[in-house]
Amino acid sequence: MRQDPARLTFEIEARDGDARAGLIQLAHGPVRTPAFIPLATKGSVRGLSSAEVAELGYEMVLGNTFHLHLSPGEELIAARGGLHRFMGWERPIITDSGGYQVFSLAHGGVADEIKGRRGNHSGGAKVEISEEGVAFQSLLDGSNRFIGPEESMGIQAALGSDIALTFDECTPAHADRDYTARSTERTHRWLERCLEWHNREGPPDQAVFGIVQGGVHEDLRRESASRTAATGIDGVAIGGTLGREKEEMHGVLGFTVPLLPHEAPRHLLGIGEVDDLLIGIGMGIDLFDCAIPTRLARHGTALAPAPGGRFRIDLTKAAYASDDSPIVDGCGCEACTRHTRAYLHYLARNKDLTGTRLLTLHNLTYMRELVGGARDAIGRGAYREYAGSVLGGSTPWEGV
RNA sequence: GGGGGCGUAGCUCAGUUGGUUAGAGCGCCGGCCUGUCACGCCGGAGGCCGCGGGUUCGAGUCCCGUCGCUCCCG
Repeated sequence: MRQDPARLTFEIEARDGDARAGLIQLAHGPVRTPAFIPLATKGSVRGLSSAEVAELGYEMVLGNTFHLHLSPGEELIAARGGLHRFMGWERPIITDSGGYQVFSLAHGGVADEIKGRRGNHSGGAKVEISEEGVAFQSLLDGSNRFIGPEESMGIQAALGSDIALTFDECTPAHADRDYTARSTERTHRWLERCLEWHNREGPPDQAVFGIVQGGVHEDLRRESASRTAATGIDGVAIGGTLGREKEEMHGVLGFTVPLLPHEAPRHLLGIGEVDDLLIGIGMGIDLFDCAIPTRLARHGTALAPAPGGRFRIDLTKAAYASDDSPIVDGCGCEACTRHTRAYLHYLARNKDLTGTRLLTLHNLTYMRELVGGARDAIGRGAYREYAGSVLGGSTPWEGV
């Protein structure tokens, strides 16, 4: 594993147990870790302006190759100076490769599929996965499309992201060991093709993260981790199914994270509930992205300590109709400093866009504080105490 | 005073030639959301079909009466 300073440097500034606090330098600036990365799938963090996301203190957002390719198209964005300029965001951007999204076409609800649950969407769109890549039908206009490793890297190059993710197949929970093994093998061949393309035609200042697959199988994860690391890639991400239940996910992470290179940034794809974040950080994950904080906000749910340890309160519940307290006492966000749960309940019930915005601001503020607190605690050598205090005394990443 | 229309779920309304436990949308209550097909998804409760009589094996549907609302003409 060697990093090219032109595209990425990563310095681990502090360690506390397996947890680390570090600094990633990218083409568009620094990202302090551990970090939560808000999703700007289609080129915006839904509900907020790029300036607002920066004001919240976020240093990187995640854009999506698949969505931006279908609309408005990478050529249009490239012609306007790339994704940063297009969306008015000067800081680093990581782009997901689109593998996960293409995969989701076949199954409808990816989250359900990945956990082995039945999706509640129509699903069943025409998707054919082959050695070359994935042929599918666009949701937007029904046109026939194809994305393979080279196409994905080409799109990400045109978008000009600071970090590109390699094209992978996200293995679902229901897949058996044999399928997962063959899929993971193919993902590795795709990884090689991604790197070949990128070395030849990619932007010199764009870093590339490989994705470790292998499902819930320790030997497959081990093989995948070592093959990914052997490419000398800039960073590694953990993808694929992590099991059906949280406990299983923690177990999979427990044996997967130690397999990852120690000197490179580690990204846990798609995970971002409050407890999962603290557990992941405790295990040594540096980067997280997740739809949950922003999506829950749009669905009327605020992140906050709550009974049951779920860290969310559904403000649409009647119980909050006359609740004059803030979402979180002491939270510095606009929703908490200026408004009551009663008002936010009313806005959420009415699907008012102002309510969506306020809850998005709150949830992203909550995540920033959570992760910022973790980073500070690691620096003090007090991560265990910090996570324990948030999680109500437990430190579930220990001993898994 | 005469004529017409309407009274079905909290609200706005569907209910075919009378035929099984009367439906929808919204609202209400509850569950869900982890590389965003997601300002979304799933589920539940809730109705002497204005009231009273008929006809019929069977009436929200047909007949009579009655009450209420509404429109038109005087």
